[in-house]
Amino acid sequence: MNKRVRVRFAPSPTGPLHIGGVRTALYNYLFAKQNGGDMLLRIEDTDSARFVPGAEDYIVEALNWLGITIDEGVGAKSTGNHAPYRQSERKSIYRKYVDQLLEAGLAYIAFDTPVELEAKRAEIANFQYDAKTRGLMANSLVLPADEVKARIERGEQYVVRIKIEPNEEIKVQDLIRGEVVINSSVIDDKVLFKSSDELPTYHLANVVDDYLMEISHVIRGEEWLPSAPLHVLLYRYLGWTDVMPEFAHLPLLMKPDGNGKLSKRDGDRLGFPVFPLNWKDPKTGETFSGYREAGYFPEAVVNFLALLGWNSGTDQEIFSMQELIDLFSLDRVSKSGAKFDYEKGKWFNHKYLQNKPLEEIADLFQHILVEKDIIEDSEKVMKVVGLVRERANFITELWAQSSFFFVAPTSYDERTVQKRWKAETPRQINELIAVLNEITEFNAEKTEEIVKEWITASEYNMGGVMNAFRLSVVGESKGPHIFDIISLIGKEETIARLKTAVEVIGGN
RNA sequence: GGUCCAUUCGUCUAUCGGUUAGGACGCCAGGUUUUCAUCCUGGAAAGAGGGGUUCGACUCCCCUAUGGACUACCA
Repeated sequence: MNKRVRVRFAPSPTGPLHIGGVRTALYNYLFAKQNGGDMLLRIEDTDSARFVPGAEDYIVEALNWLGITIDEGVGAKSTGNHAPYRQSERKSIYRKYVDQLLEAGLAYIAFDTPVELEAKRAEIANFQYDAKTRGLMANSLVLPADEVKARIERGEQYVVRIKIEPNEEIKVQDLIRGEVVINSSVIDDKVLFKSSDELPTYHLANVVDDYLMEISHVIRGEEWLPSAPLHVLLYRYLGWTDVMPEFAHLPLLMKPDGNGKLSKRDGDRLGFPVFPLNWKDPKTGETFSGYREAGYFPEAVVNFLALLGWNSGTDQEIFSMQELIDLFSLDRVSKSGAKFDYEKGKWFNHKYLQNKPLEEIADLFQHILVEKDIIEDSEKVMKVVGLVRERANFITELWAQSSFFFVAPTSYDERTVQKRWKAETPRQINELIAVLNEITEFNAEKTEEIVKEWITASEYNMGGVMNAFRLSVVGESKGPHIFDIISLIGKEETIARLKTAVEVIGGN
């Protein structure tokens, strides 16, 4: 009786994949992998008017980057035996089911134009195309059969609407919310098919494809909950109730400020990405930032997103994809919408930055250095990264934390100069130069020992000398242990920087 | 307006009738670091309101309030 678990992520290519959509894809993936099932990617492009070039590639690339692998469908390695997986390419499939519904009297043809419908809505408050109003409209239920035929032959555009019987309590079993009951009277006679482009609408295409593709679980956003009863009805009308998939409606991702669901423009408005990858709108030229380009690790994004609406029931916060697959369960998905907490997202990335192997971080950082025309051997880069990574959240912040390892300061932070550069400082720095010059074994331990001995012996103020030393080498009051820095940049460079500081800042 | 869904610290959440209501992010304080961060320790911080049910409710039920989704020839 247990059928194979098959889930699908079914976005429409109307733009870049939103972070909420990414989470839906992730949950589908986790559920599929946990149950040894299949993850399909189907493109729902039944609205020819809203197609955006590049959106499909974007979706595939984003899922790829995140490590959400597709077993079947668009973007999968092998084609799969339910092809095609783009609804626009499945055009010929749907007509048959439309006719089946029409013949059974469960759907009907309607000629009302958008203009006429709009007029009706203006005329009747809360107008809904349903059992109460369809007798007033231009459809095959009221028009004589020969006129319907004539109109179609004349080439008049029409749509096919589902015929919903009023006053029935329709039950939807939801894996997250339990039983949801909706009275059929509040559902309107939804359009299932339009003659203008010979394409079904979402509702029909979705049900037909899920049936044909043997989908076992429909895991989608909560925005679909109100139309779930319609889908249940469609399964019944088509005679597929016994193989109807189970439903799970996920809570939505909300704006961090104010109210409403997270949307396209919130990200750049509030200073964080809401898309996985950068996106440039081909029509408007508008650009939106993505997590990848913002310097995030895909693992951190996955971890962060997984916990926005789901938890393991333990105190664990850091999960690998494999752990998520093992632990995920739909009944631990929360029911209410989650506000998007960008600060926590940064923290996740910080964690991954600390825990990843040094070689990997150094390798990534090398790319940034190369862009700045800095060529360094990987051994030094690795040492630098080891010293500064803990103060960064992103690879991209590593440069700001470590530039002084590669280039001498070109200016000195004014406030630090005021605070740390005293009248006696130039003399002390000159002495320091001489002390350092004598050291043959120029490593962190040795230099620290000798320098501190000299400061103590000279009865200088330890803090005074040390801070001026740092200012001269780094340019400001920041960075790792000063002796670690000088051992890496070397004796000559250290002395050169000290000399420059004395010259430039001078007597202040 | 109608329908549906939801409601624990500022945020993400644990708790599946009996807990000093726990953890994490963020925030604040102290400590470490003769810098800045990191890090460590500590702290402040929550059951929307009202009725029930029960020996006992954050937990179950009802009402109210609030938030959200949907209400297209879009998905």
